[in-house]
Amino acid sequence: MHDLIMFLRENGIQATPQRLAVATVVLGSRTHPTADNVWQKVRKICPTASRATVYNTLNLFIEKKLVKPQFLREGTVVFDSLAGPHHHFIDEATGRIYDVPWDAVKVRLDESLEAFDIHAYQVVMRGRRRRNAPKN
Amino acid sequence: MHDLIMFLRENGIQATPQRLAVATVVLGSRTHPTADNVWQKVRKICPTASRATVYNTLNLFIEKKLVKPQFLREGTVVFDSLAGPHHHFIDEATGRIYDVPWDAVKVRLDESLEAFDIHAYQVVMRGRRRRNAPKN
DNA sequence: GTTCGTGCAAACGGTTTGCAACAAT
DNA sequence: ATTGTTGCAAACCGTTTGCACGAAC
Repeated sequence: MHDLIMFLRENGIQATPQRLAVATVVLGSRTHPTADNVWQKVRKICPTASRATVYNTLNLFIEKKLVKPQFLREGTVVFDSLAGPHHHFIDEATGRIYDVPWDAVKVRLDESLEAFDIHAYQVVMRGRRRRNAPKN
Repeated sequence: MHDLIMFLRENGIQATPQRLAVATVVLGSRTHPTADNVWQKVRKICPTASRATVYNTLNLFIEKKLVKPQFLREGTVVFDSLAGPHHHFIDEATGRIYDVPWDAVKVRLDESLEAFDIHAYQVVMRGRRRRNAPKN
């Protein structure tokens, strides 16, 4: 898409087929893919893309704040397609990670926390998703 | 200590010099050491302890619920000496992780979360610790 | 023609595993 | 004798890096 090229350019990123593929996969995804997940999908769109380029591109996107890395799992980083702050729920049975809307959790920080200058926070929940649960 | 041996035995763990060293280091620590941090300290107490044994022992302790692994950082797990639930604050400048008492943060979960059967949650905060901050 | 992006393979760092020696029961 | 524990080295897996080629300005 031409507007995707524009979008990248606006963020100081020169568009290339590989980067467009990574952007398509990672920006248009409600999931929380690992770098390798991204690579698997990217190769289908752009078979020449190497693992190194995918990693480099993801790091570039992090630097340019197009995606946010999350440390929610052992051993690997997952990428957040980033549309405003939100919380996370991790299904302990499947390992799947769900976004939880910001307003679904109310957090009140005690005064005792004045020792910390808190720039950001998130609630990380673990458990099991109920069987007949609605979308997301 | 004899009571430490007892404690391990109560948890179905056969005491050995290596395991006692790991227990001493990891259970009696307010910090959040990585496996390698633990190894460094353990070798001073028990020079024969190998890296593999420290890793194996830590995994054993996780399995027996004596410590809890936390995924708060890229690339490495840190271990929580585990005395009841609490939250975490990560100093973005130093990387240091601080325990935040459970009551210092009040969390109210919305009804919309009924889709999830939440077993546990924690708040992860990031920012900078203030210079003249009190203990912990 | 200099800069930037890429692919490949090698290197890297944290962690696990196979195996042979060794206690402990 | 069987079972469990250890040390070592090698394997492993996710990620980064060095380098030479190629495309873009």
